[in-house]
Amino acid sequence: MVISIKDVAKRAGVSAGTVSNVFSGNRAVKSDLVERVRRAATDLGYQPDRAASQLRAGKARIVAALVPDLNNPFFTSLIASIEARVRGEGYDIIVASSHGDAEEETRRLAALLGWRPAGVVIIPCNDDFSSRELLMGSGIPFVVADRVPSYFEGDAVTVDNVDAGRQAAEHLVALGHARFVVAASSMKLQNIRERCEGIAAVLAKQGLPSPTLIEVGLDFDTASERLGTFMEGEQQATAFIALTNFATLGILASAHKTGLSVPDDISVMGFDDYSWMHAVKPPLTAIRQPVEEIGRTIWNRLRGHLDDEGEPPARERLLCELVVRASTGAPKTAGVSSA
Amino acid sequence: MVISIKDVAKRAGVSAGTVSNVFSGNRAVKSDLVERVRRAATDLGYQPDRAASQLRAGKARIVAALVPDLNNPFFTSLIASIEARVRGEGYDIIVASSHGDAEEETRRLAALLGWRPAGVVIIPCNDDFSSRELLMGSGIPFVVADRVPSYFEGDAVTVDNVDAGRQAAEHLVALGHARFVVAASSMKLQNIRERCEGIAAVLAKQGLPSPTLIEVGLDFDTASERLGTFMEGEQQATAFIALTNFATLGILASAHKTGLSVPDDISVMGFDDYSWMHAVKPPLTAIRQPVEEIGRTIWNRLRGHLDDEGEPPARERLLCELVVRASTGAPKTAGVSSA
DNA sequence: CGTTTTTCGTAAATCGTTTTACAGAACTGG
DNA sequence: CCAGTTCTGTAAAACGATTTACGAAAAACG
Repeated sequence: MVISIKDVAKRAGVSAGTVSNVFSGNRAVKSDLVERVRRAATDLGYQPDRAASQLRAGKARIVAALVPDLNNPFFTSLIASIEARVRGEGYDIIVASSHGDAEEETRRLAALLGWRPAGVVIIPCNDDFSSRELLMGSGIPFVVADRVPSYFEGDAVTVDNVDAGRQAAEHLVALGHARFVVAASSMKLQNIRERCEGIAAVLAKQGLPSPTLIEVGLDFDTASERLGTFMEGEQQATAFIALTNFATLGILASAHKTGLSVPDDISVMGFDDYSWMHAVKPPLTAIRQPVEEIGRTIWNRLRGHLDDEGEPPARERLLCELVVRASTGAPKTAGVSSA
Repeated sequence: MVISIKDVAKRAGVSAGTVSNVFSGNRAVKSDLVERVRRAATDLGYQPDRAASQLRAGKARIVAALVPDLNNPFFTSLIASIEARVRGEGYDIIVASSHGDAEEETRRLAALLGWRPAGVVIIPCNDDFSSRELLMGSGIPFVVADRVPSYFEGDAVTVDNVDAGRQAAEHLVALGHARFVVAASSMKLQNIRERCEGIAAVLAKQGLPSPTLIEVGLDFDTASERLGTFMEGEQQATAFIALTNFATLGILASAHKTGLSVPDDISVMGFDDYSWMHAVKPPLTAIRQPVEEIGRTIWNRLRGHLDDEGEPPARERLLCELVVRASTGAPKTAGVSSA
């Protein structure tokens, strides 16, 4: 049923090796033979078997991506961005989700490594990054993205999280806010801690009280629940900063539930930038991660290791962009004099 | 560097075939040998090479997914749902995007078929489904999802789009709306036409004028632009129905831009159900597609063909669910007497 | 023109598994 | 205890591509 290289060779009246050379371009083949082979291949609908190809050649045109959650649009947009890069070069992407579980992460990674991919892109589910050893032991080039533990020394690309936090805080401070709430997913994550750090630095410098920190977890439901109970008690804060996209939703949902109006009662700063953010009312001010660029950078890093050019590992930090829309404004009740 | 089955065999003092049998469970192996092999394998960190395995065995534990856009959360949530199903059975998922282009769809499909996957899940980028021939010729089981051309007779799973349209229209008619606008991505898509059909049927039955149809394209920017220019002219319509998630955003964005308030001036019915829809104000009434169930059904369909049980092809149609929130209400200016 | 070099095709080896063919050991039942 | 059957191990073939070794033809050179 399925056509092999030998069928093509027979029909074109050449050897299998020649057919291989025509397709791989590995060695020159006279033009009339190329013609014959090409024709035979399209006639038969030949498509090289990639498993066989990779087994013999030892190199796979496949990159594995392992993320904590395929329902999180940030992760999938990253995958989309990587896919857009690699497709032109004949690579395919194999994806897996660790579902936020460290052991599953290791299991899935082991399975992915069975494909002997050319490279691996991984977003660990926590800072332990317990699958690290397995990954390093495999000798396969890999890039850690988004959640990079501080001790990690290999290739990694993230945004400049401290700066992201700083930009968010500075914008709100400039508007006159003094009482901050930070909605973080989990303080166990290095990127989240860095974003907090950036915010704290700005507030400290201005002599403002340090922000109230709320850990909202990694999905929408727990986020909006925890923020909801918080908001019902608290009256002072006027500036809310989300540190992940789910935190953004949580803040919004509980603000509405509590009857607080945005931006009149409170200002909210979202994280990541999605279409819905400028479709809703008020359109959301947010810190935008340069997803396209992150994907491009990951691929560049990976490719540097593919053609066994021994490129040294590097830590790339890309800048976020503050996009100001209407969910942030000057605090109305600035006169509670909280200092 | 990388450990092969022979290394394990040597260390365990057995033959390669025995190691294979231990891992595949294909033939019984005495327990003491199993023990020795297992130990040797973990000592060496052995992971079977899946390319070699699949080459010899002829069957791949891999399923290929080809979608029009990896940035569309509906498509990625479908992939997430499928991933959740197959991971337990040792399958991996390889993804690709056709970027909405029919020729690219065929090209990407050809590349994916090179992996000789156990099955293919495809969401065609249009009703021509020009990659169909290639797919059928390959002899690999496949399931078409979401966008299924009317003439297609193979395995397919979608929602009941006519019913979805009906549910949306009935809800709004019950609230008292008479003038409808439907924001459709493209009338070239069968699923969109069916949703329209469902809406039209309800309106016709009630003796209401047929809805104004606006094709908004497949991304957010063109959607909000076309709807914006429309809304500035039109005053009569009070009920807006979106037929895709981007259309939902387009309606919302242009309503805000035009200064129309939801649900006081107009009611809006969204499509698909995402977290942001209940985080925003007003929370959106929407037609929810059962993504989890769609994924499960796709996998069931596919699996029916894997173990060469010659299951006959089937067309599955799952029901959508109307989730009523606050973006729909009775029309204020019901007295324009439009009949 | 003779010699050396280059070009380009073929046959066969090879990658790491699974599977087949075979054989000795261990059961079975009478 | 013996013939027949079942277990369970090994050696070698096989999957479909790439790559190597080799040789014939062509090209280059003095």
